[in-house]
Amino acid sequence: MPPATSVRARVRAELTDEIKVAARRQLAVEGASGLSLRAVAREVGLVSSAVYRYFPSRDELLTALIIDAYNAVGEAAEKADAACRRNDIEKRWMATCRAIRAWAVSNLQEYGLVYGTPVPDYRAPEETIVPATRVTVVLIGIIRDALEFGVITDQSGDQSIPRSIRSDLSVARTFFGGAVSDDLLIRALMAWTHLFGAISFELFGHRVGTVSDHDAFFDHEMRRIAHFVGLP
Amino acid sequence: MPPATSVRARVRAELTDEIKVAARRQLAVEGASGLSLRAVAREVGLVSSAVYRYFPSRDELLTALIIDAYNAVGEAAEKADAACRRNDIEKRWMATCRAIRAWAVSNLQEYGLVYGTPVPDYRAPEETIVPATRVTVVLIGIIRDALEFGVITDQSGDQSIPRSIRSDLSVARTFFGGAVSDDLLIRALMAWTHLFGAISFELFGHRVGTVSDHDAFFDHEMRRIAHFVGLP
DNA sequence: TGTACATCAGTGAACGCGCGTTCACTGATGTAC
DNA sequence: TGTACATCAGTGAACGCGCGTTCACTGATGTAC
Repeated sequence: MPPATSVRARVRAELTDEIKVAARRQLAVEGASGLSLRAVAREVGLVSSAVYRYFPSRDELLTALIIDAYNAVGEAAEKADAACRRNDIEKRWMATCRAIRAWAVSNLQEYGLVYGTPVPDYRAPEETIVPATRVTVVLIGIIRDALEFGVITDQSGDQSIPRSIRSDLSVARTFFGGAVSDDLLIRALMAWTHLFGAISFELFGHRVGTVSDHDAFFDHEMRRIAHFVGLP
Repeated sequence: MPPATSVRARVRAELTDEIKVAARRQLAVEGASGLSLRAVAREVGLVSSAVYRYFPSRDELLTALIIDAYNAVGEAAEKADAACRRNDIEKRWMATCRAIRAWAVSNLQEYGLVYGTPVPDYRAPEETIVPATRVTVVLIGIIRDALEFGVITDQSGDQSIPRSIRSDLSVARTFFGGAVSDDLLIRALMAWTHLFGAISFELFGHRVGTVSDHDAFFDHEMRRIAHFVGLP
């Protein structure tokens, strides 16, 4: 009886990984549109056609990289959050934001792949949806816990919110998994927006000449965004 | 005596424009990295080498497109702002934000070119800096006027702001052209960040499944950001 | 106003390159009896 | 445990394509006298 994972299967998994590692390295140098199956094959030491045993097309390889990127940033967020005491909401928020940015800074092209300009003529398949939400789940979890621990109160909002927006919020509410006002949901979505807006602005060069201590500025603004949401 | 703009010069200017128009059209279809001199030449009805009489390289053409894009979005912002009564700060803010988003929505790839993932191996030359600031100048102008008209007061801030950030703010303060607290400057930078963060999130597909009435949501959030800054 | 020369736009061929994907093949690994 | 067959990984050649850029050229437009 052959082992549950046969030699062939193990080697295959390893090579699949090697290909992805090479592809990521190439991505970092050339960007998403410069990613070439042939170049990847060369780096791994295969003939170009051999790569097709592992990925049926260039787009499938891109998809794999996108899923990996979402999972990587999601895992970074989850780990940073999990390393904090659960009732230390402030620390959890800052640690998570910082972890996400740190991942983005050290994986610039991968960040650009998922949060930058979409690759033209490439449609992200459904498999990317779940990994894409991991980060959001962490952020929302912190806000939910803040509510649960009574660290913030959810006064149901002096803000007048248009009907069409209110009906949009049902999906976001599902993520919350608890009673929450439209007002707080919107603030949460805005915080999420701002987090990635700030990272993109920095990494895509729009703060050159305006901000030099990016660490400090990011920290400061994420603290303010926390306050904006109602967090301590 | 030949006319100030000779026939040759006029034709040259026209063809230069035609080339840019074709390049923009191609950009919209293929994205920045798919932009090809040969394809542009084909569309204009020139042989590929002829384009070199107008742009010395593909990168120079890209630079021209980038400058045009910054100018287009800057002009859209300026016009929207200028169409409002100067003391109607709230309206000016919303009109400017909407105009920027509207331009982005209808010029997606051009937006991506300047606010998305940087094109790999392409370094934006200095000529792009001035056009890039036009939008910022408009936004800051509104806040400055709000201060001047006494619509907002600039209480110098309960927030504790780290030293390294304070020293960063001198450039932003220059844009302001008047006395302004560090606190208000930071809020302004954050509003600017949020504006483009929101547009990018929408256009790059990160609000799919969360927001469906993008117009309404954008309006609402930009109103809240205005309040965050202290605007009415 | 007319001629001689200089400038410039556009041509067409060529260089050298890389790409994604297909296909018939060899040889090694796994499977069933 | 050994043999016969099926599966699979990797090869190498080929197809058909497009790209940026250079270069010697023709013919038209502009300039100076």
